[in-house]
Amino acid sequence: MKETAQILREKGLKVTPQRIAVYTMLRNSMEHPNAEMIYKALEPTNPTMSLATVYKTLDYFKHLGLVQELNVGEPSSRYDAIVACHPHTVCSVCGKVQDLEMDELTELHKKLKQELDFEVEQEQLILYGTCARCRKKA
Amino acid sequence: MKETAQILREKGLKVTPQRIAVYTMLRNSMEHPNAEMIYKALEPTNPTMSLATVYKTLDYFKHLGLVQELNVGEPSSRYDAIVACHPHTVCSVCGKVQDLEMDELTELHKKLKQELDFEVEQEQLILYGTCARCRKKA
DNA sequence: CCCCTTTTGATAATAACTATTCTTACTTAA
DNA sequence: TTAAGTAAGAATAGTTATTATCAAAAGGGG
Repeated sequence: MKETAQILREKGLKVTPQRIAVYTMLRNSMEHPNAEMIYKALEPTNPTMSLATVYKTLDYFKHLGLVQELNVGEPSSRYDAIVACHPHTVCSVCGKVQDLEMDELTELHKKLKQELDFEVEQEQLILYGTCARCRKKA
Repeated sequence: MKETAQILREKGLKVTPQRIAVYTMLRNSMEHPNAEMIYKALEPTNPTMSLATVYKTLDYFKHLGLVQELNVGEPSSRYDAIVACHPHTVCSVCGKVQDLEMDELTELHKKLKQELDFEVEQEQLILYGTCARCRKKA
């Protein structure tokens, strides 16, 4: 995996320990954390970092296309370091947000973009339901 | 169109002027309003209605499947009286939220649901971009 | 038409995020 | 190498959307 500092530099961002910490954490995480979760996760290693910095950092990253923001119906936004368009599932039992591989869908979307009188820049497909694990438990 | 009061009764809700007002407004609106917009729209005809009532009413409606809540990346939720699953477009210039007719997509989704190890209850597809009107202006 | 339960309106409280302000840290230029 | 200027961070105050609380009013079955 490409070095985090290198990526930040290429985006024209000043490289700071806080930014490295947030971006590295997001790249290594599968849980699509929100700002609070990122803050808590980094607290042990970066005890002086402020929650406001997490918010500002995520906002920079979002505008530079380093992360995407997800609205999954919770009060707080979640973040994903995989910026390519891909669908997500949200389990209404355990709350887990997961990535979904779905090339078919991506292909269809591309075709539809051309047919629509609407120029698509970004899209979000979210499936709400019950994940395999929670279904087995029930 | 079926009478609003009748629909509320069938859902087991007490029929109140406030609920009739909110649901009728939503059924006649194409703009996918948020709570504040509904409140403002109803102010002239229902001057004593409280914003809290709008929020509570929308919450009831949502749980009973009378409306669906949309998260389009704005701080406040929007609401749609068309509860059947359908995609939405969000124009990043004028902010307009519109319904999208897209049977192809709905069909594909049905097929995909069966292949997934995830039981889909609800889904949201949101396309962000620039609408036809705003594109012409530019 | 009355009583019981729900709903409403007013407003306080909360949660998530944003703005502000002061301090610290790079970075360039003499 | 250092002084100056700009950018970033920490702490915290402020804002906004939403939820909770509670007394008063209103629906609706009997």
